[in-house]
Amino acid sequence: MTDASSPSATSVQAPRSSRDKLLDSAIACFDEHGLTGMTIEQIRRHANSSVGSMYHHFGNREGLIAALFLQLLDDQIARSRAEIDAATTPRQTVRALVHGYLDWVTHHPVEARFMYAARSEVATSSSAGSLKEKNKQRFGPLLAVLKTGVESGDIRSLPRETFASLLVGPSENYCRAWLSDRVSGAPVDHTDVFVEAAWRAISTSPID
Amino acid sequence: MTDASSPSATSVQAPRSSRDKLLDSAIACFDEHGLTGMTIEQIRRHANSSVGSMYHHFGNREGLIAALFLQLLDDQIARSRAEIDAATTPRQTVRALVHGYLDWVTHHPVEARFMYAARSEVATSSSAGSLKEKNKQRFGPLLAVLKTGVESGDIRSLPRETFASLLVGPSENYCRAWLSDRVSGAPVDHTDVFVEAAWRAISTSPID
DNA sequence: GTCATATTAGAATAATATTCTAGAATTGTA
DNA sequence: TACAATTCTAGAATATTATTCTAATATGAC
Repeated sequence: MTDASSPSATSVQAPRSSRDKLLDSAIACFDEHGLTGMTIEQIRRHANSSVGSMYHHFGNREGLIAALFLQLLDDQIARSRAEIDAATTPRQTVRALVHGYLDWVTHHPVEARFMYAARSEVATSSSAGSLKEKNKQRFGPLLAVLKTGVESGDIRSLPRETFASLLVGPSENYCRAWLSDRVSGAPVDHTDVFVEAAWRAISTSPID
Repeated sequence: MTDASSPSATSVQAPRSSRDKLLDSAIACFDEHGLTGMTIEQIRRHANSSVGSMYHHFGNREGLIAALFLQLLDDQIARSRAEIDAATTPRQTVRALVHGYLDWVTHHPVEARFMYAARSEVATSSSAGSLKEKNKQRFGPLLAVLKTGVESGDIRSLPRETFASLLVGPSENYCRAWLSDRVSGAPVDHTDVFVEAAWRAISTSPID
């Protein structure tokens, strides 16, 4: 497991908080039993904690799942941020976005599986607002870059609300398939294919 | 509600079986309470049935969810089949596939939301095999058409396992966003955008 | 009609989530 | 340091929900 499986980036020696131990345990129990199969009791025992502590930190089961989901989403965004910020051209930005996504899922398969399984639940929970915010945070700067591209004639003028789907849709679909064993090649190994597809979808001159 | 929300295509007057009433009730309860929130007791009451009947037909909660999922998947496949079979060129086939998907989700939003919510659970259940089979059934003929396209030079030679993602990934991503109220335009209204993107992704001459 | 099988019913049980009260640890403040 | 306020932990008690079980009822084959 990479270090990203510990929810918060603590130093090597720092004892993780009880809250973080519970989140770590939730991922472990999810991996073993699935989202529906994992129980409060399993998580509590794995973390050497108590149900009281659990409910103190997260309110209820849904709150635990939402907290874990949002923390992983933060990690996912943070890890591709440097790459995206370093990009100067629209094409580089697209590559950074797609590669960042494929790379994160490839190296955090359990976390990614959890996120796909929990997303629709989080989207209808009381944390739905935070989710929307983070999505804006993720795609906001990108949409700005694309807007200038549209003005300069490099990027096609398309319905704004379809851009994100055109860019990451194929990657997301492939990652889900990979995590369900429907395909075997690691997502990141198809970076060129998915970057090219994203570029073709939005570029005015798809074959440079 | 369209007629497709009744799981089996019975005639107008035919009294639905107890099994079908339970499946209908499950969709209704899902719509009201979400996948995690819907309970056996709610479904049973809505269907005027009993828990015994429930467990007789489906074994357990997971079995009910899987049965409903697979039945909806059948409906989804069946409804785009005519359009796909009628297509003669690769481009027409791609359009039929993408349009069929967008159209079904647009007109069966509750069913589609259920499928997205339940998919990862079904994929790890004992019905995972049936799911894989139906997916092959769906994309098998299509991959054959594409193969001839590759041989004739019209379709790019790409890793086989990425084709499905390139074709339906953006559509699926957009449909999820629509069902979560992150975008407002009905999926089917963006048919041209997503067909064009799919074609650009796989065609050797994307701008005809 | 009668047997075998499929289906339904609902009470009883088991598994699980959640609440609640008390106590321990921690933090802020004088 | 002392002390109060607050946060955190513990785990028994409770509530909710899924599942099992036994018996009764319908359905279909012969």
